[in-house]
Amino acid sequence: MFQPVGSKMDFPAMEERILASWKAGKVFEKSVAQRQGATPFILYEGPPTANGNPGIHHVLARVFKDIMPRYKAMKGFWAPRRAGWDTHGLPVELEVEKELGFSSKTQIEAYGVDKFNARCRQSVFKYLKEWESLTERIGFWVDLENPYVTLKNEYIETGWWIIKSLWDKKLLYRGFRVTPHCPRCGTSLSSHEVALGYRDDADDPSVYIKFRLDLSRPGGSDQARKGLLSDTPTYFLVWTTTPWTLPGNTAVAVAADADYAVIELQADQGPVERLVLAEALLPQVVKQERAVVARLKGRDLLGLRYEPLFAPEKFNVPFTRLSADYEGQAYVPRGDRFDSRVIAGEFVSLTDGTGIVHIAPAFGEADYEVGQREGLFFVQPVDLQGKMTGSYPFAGKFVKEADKDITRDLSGRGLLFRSERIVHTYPFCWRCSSPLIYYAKPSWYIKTTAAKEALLKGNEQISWYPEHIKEGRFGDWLRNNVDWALSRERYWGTPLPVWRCEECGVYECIGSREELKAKPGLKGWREDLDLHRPHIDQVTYDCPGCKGITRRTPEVLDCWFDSGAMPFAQWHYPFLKSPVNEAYGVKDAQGFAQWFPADYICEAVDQTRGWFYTLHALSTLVRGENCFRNVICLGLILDARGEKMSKARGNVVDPKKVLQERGADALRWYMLTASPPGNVRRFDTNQVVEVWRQFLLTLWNTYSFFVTYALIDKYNPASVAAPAQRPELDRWILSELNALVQQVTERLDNYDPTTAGRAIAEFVDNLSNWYVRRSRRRFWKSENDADKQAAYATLYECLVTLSKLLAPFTPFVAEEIYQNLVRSVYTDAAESVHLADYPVADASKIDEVLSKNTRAVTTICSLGRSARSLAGTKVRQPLGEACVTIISGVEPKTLEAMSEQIRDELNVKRVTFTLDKEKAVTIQVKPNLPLLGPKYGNGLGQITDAIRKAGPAEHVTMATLKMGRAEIPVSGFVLQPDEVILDVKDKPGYKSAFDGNYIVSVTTDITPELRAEGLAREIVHRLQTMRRSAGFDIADYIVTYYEGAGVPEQIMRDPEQAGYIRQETLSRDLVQGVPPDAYIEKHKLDGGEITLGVKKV
RNA sequence: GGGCCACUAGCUCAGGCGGUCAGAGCACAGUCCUGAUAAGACUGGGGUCUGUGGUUCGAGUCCACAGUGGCCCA
Repeated sequence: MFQPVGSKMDFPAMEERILASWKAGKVFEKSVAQRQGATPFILYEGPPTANGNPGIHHVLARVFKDIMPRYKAMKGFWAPRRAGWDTHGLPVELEVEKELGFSSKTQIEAYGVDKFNARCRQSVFKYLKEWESLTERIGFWVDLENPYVTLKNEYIETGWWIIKSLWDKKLLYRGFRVTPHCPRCGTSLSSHEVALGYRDDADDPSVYIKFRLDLSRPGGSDQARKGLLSDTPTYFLVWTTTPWTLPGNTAVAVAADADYAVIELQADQGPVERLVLAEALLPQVVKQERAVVARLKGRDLLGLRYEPLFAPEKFNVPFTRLSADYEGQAYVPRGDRFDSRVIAGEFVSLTDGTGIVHIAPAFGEADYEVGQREGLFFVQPVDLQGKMTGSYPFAGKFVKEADKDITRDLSGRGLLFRSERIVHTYPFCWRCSSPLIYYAKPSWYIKTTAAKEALLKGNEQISWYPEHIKEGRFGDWLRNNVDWALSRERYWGTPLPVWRCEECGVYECIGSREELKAKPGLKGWREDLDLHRPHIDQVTYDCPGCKGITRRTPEVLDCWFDSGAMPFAQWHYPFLKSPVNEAYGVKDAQGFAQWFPADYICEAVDQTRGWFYTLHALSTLVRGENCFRNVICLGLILDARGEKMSKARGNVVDPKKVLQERGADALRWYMLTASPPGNVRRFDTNQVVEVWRQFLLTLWNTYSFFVTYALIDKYNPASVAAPAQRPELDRWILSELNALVQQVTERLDNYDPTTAGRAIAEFVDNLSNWYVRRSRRRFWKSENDADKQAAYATLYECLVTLSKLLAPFTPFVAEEIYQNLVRSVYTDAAESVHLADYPVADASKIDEVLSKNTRAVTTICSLGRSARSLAGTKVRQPLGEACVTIISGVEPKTLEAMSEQIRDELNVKRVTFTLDKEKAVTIQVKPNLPLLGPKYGNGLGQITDAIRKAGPAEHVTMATLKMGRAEIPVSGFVLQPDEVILDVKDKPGYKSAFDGNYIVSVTTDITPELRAEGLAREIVHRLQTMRRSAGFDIADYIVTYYEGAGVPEQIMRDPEQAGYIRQETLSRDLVQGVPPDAYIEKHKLDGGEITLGVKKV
């Protein structure tokens, strides 16, 4: 039989018990194994980095990850899931650097890459225990015993295989990339780090520079050449805030469609000169008197030459030429003279600057791109420490120092138009506060742009939740795809498997350990070699061509490559020789195919350009197909005040604390149902408490109610046949239950746990606050009749079905209820609710009319209570009649069958239904003068007269129209519903409340019989409270004693009322005279006083 | 600077295709009810549905622009 269940439950403690039972019974393993051979449902777990404590946002993701496979497993799918850990990357290195107090790469090199990487490896698993225990505690079922780990040799080898296959397809190349670079730390910064260091109060130069036009060389349209022809020196006017980049200038850009003015002026007592700039910017740039001598379109200027400010050959700085050809990279032009010219740029702004933009491909991403497209020269006058090179007068100076010298130098040569300062936003290194410089460096790329169409086409097949991500953020990202800069000049990561001959410079890509091993003249190799730096760097071999020594290029891979490679690398594909492959039976292509693609992945929205992208890109490039079908894309979590959670703000919520205090189910339910998953959400522990009280407690109390009475009546669902006939109330809740099953299934199939959960919450509310509330008597009455059996069977079915429906949402409480309600009576039932099948709706039990009528009944009861409250009678005092006036909505006849429920709920003797709106109330409408006045002015009198003179029937008609939000014709005018006010007046002896569909009126006359009954109920109430105070059990039989005078005492003797009192309070007898050993209380009642005593029999 | 998302009561959220949609829960106040309930019922205060224009007979709902916040990218 059932175990007794208290109304109070320590949820966290209960959950710990359940966790232990799952572990002991290997329930997760069984839930997967029992569906072996069924259609797979695959979740890919996006690997978190375990080098920090898991936060509340990780709980969000893990709960959403968990619910779908749990659901699918109960639906009969084979749903294995494997954990994974992301272990490489700059964040890990930074953490270790911080530990060691390092701030630059030279310090790492001096410390030893070997030791450094060993610490990285250690650091990554520092918090692994925390992660595992949190994962288990929240009930996220995933195989933590056999996770994939990105630092394993097998994982790295698959990475190599992928790189090699890209290399073979000519999708890997070495090119330049402009990156934010910290000159002091000597390293690139990731965009994330850059974002940390923006300052909006950076004080920088703002200078206008003149580039002298050189018409001796070709370029420009005929019209331009004609318009610019002059003996007066002519300059392109250019604006910059980084004078130090000017030695790197190799072009200026104009907007092709913009208008440019050629002006003549005399600046600061200098010679007369001509300047070219965008006409739109003329007023804000040139304040002094000037004359416009010509107007030209930007496109006319294209190709014009100008004199370089700092010709590189003059200052011993090499120059190369860029090329759009990826393979070619920059090359040293043979015998080419350095040259710079006017080009077109779509990025040219006409709101600030001069409309002519300084282009230095060495220092700007847009500059570099346009440089490639246009085949511009490339000059790098700055080294990686941020110092000017060459033989400039300012050589050897740090760039920001050089600014002044450069400005002075140009000013001396008459090439400075104006010099100011500007306060603007500029990035600084978040670690050392040095100004960052954007700097072109060699880097390895994956040519994702070559697969752009395929990526977009693949995206069409992916279902995104929320949907807007598909064409919005993700689609845009794909449409604006740029090649993936893959390499990092760092230490702790998957090493790039490219070797290069020191002699002839030939690159070779290695796709596996076997391939490397087979190389001629191999040195530094060991069978058990750790593939990380610096060990792999020791492996060299002889160049097949020139016999030179071939060494690995020093870069490691972007750690996003690791995670994106996960569909393949988790199985050591295509080698499939990792130890876990055996355990999982992934031994061949067929085994692998079971796990590819994923049906479902789920991460926060910041992964659109992260994991979602790298997964999609690698899968498309390697296999030409998608590797995931459905994505739930979660919003970010903010704190209760809407601020970002950060350690610095001290507003980080520790999930462990919430779990300890409120339990996993409460947290899960909150995460799943509180707000749409794609939205930004504010996290507040109070909301978790609210959810727990409102949902979990209600559910628990309903369950506890059932068990309490089932034990009293020894109800055993296994030993009695289900009742053939069930009362309307039962048919109603079963109808709701089946509709719920239908809805939940549909919504979960649609990856929408949130509205599915909300539907369950609504059902539980109905179950507790209508079904159980209305059925209480059926459970505690003493006859064990068919009606009681039906009530037990119905509530049992609801609770059992709920436990299964809830299993994926709140797996703990679902299990607890299931174990007690099902396992304790059906020995052959599934061992766990999570091994059971998900409920299937029985559509034949869904009765929409009944559902609608019950809603009507609840509304009527609500109005009735309101009416009672207006009448000022306590609910315990029975009243004669509730008169329900039906204005619209339902047929009175269909409701009559349910009047019993209303009668009981409102504590009235009689319920009558009527379409006669005038039975209990008089309805009148009144003109809404403040609205009608301004609108009708003089016509108002006519309207008010007409309304006043209207007969009762017409008032009812008008009132009906108003309630139906319809227009009301009044003597030629058409009034809006708001323009009349409803005036419902009670007829004598009635109190009423109404809404648009019903008026509920109760009679207020209390006859002596009613009064006696009311008093009897009052006495019952006092006795019940006394029973509780005396500590009696619900089922204890008692004897009730009384002493006193007046009406209360008469009630005790009234045979009818006494019978009622005995029955309600489980009193064998009502005895006059109170013995001292009874539990005794004195009560004031109806002006008299009565002493009551209770005693257990 | 660009893109995406959000903005409805003090808080968290509902409000398919524009027309009974201005709502729920919590919180607050009062009243009531209670032998399942840490609950529940009724009533009340509290909202120019971020703002401004537009489309429409009619706009939280559609469009444009602006504001604020968040994220992503420069």
